[in-house]
Amino acid sequence: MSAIPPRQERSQRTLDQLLASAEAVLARDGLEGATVPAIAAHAGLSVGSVYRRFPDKDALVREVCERFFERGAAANRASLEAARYQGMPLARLARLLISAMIAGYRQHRGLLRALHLYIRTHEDRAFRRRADELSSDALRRMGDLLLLRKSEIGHPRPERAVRFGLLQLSFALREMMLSDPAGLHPRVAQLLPEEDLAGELTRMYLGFLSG
Amino acid sequence: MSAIPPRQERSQRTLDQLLASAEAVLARDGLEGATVPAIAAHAGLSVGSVYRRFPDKDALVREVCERFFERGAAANRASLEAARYQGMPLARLARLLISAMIAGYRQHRGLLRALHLYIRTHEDRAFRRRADELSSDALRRMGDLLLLRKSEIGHPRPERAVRFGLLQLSFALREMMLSDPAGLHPRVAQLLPEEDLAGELTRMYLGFLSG
DNA sequence: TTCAGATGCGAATCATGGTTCGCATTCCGT
DNA sequence: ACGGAATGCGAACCATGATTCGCATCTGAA
Repeated sequence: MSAIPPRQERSQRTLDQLLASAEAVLARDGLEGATVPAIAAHAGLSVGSVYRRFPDKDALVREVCERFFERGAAANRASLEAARYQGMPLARLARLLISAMIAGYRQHRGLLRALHLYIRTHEDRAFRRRADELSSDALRRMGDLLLLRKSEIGHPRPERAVRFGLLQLSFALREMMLSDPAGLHPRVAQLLPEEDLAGELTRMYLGFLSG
Repeated sequence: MSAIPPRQERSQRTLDQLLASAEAVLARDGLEGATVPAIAAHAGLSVGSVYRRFPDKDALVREVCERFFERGAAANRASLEAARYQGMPLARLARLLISAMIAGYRQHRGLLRALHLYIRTHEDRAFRRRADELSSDALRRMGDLLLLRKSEIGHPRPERAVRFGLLQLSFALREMMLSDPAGLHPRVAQLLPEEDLAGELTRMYLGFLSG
């Protein structure tokens, strides 16, 4: 928590509003549109008030990252513990997980796009590392789940295959879903309809796992 | 060609020097390090001389893109026409092409990183489209080559599989090779040694093609 | 050789957006 | 209801980096 802790109740509201606005503006206008005045205005505040709470803009955006990925990780944890995933065959499980990944990207396109760009171009190595850590928690859990079906995996190195496959899948998906500000990358769109995406990616992933 | 055409011979040299320096500085210091003064200094020129040749910085960087991708496309064309690719079985061909892709990324890491960032964050849609066009020429040719072995492809829609597979491969590779300023993405590096990369990706691609 | 146009120079200017700071207002314990 | 701390305000300030422009020098055709 890099924000200066509020002492009065009203300022807690201010803080929440600020973070919510930062998120909203980042999602709506992208990284370059999210200036401090824009965020302050969206929150109904003045620039000065932003700096009353945060030492600088970087601290604010970091906090947005932190919260966003924390929320995502929590949602992911909760979802993966749902009973429906237990005892499901590998193929069905993989399909579900991949669909969920796509749905997540679609749901948070704007913000993900802005934050990924922010992280990637941030000069502080430690921050980049940490952000990567946070966002990869979900992949780790998915991998754990898939590895419970190790017997169905033909690849000579099942653990490596499961994790590397998920990683490369998520990388490709990131480019497909986030690189174009308008939506699905046009070159993907012209190759297949968006609803076929999960199917093809699952096919690829399973093909890889089966050896 | 967006540069103001030179009338005297010496200024052709200046132009070449400028483009070479822009490329060098972009590759060495990244997009944010490639300021106009930095580029001018590297070329042994003053800022004013840059603006004598280019209306603005954007025109200069676009020209660098144009040349770089044109060069890449030419190299790719030449390489794919080499006799060694003719009549090779699908698996071997795929492996060679993927290794070549990786080699290309490795060889031009710095510049590719800077240019991709520039393109992705450029507000001009048409320019993004064009850059994508240029850089995808190589993939199209690889796809054509692979499709000569259509009989070896089990996937129910061979053409779609070949092209979509290459596309998603190149997207993933872009993230793996370019997202970290230091080198191979750390999460990939901790999963497998770099020399195994081509093998695993080939395995995945072939698994996908075979259905 | 001459000179008009081309080239090169770099200090000054401009634009953008982050950050500061003195003042006004609000809160809350006494 | 008082008074000091906390909060909020926003015009002014500052840093960065792109761009301009008047001047000096060079080139090459006549």
